Amino acid sequence: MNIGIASEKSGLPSKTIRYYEDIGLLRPSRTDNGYRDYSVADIHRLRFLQRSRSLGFSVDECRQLLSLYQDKDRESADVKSIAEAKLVEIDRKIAELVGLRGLLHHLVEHCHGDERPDCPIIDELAGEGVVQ
Amino acid sequence: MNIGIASEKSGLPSKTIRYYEDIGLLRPSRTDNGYRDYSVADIHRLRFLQRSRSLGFSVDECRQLLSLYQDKDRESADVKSIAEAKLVEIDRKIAELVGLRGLLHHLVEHCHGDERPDCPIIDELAGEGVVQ
DNA sequence: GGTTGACCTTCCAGCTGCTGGAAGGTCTAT
DNA sequence: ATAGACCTTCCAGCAGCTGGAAGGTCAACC
Repeated sequence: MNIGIASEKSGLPSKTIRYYEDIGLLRPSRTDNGYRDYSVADIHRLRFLQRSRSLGFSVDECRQLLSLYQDKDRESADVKSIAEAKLVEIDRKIAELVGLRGLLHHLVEHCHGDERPDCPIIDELAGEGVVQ
Repeated sequence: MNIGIASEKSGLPSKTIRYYEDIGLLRPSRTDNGYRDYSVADIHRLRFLQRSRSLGFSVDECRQLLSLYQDKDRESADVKSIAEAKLVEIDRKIAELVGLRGLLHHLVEHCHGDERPDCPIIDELAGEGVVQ
């Protein structure tokens, strides 16, 4: 599969896919003419990268996540602990998005026209903790 | 409130806070000695920025979100449509995170040791669409 | 079989969003 | 008044792309 098709299927620009290869996230084979040749498994990896990057994980975190995704030694304690840390982080992100969603929804639906800093409902929604 | 305190309360490095001022996201007042002086409302904006950035929104998207957050003309149709687009995007992000969470959880709990591309459960979890 | 146009290649430059460090001023405390 | 922890600006560099140039490949049509 050429890079253009891989781009379509993964949702990543060709440029980005080549960049991910440069930094060692992915190693597609090459055809005789020198073109990159992506397997279905490569596409899965690319989609995986596309998703995790768009969710605010750094490239290095994505590298970890990807290694979890394809690691055959997933039994080992350290790999498991990385995965668990990532799960906690993902839960935190989900909670923050839900909060942000509520805030935005509330703003659009109920709080038109008033001053922001004086609205206690907004203040509550705005933070996950208390601002002293 | 000095920038160090603002940093603590917002979870953003001082450097980043200054950078956000440089690019016009925030305009704290100054005390007589030239120090930046952050109000409680400023802290709310910073926390808001911290959250939305960490959730994968670009600085420009954060600028939009922030303007929704503090815009007094939130009644206007175009502002509302931006907000609705953001809500859709947030929902998509939440769904993706939930999917990613399920995938990771599944990997850790059930799929130790086998080859990834051949596991149909993983394949299903890995994508939001079908890879042809 | 040559030519067009859409692909692919590498390489290099530039942009975004920070981040670190230097050089120097301010504040608080002993 | 001097130490140490703040703060300031400015400038350089890194991460993660992104665009463009210069050129090779391929499939299709005349």
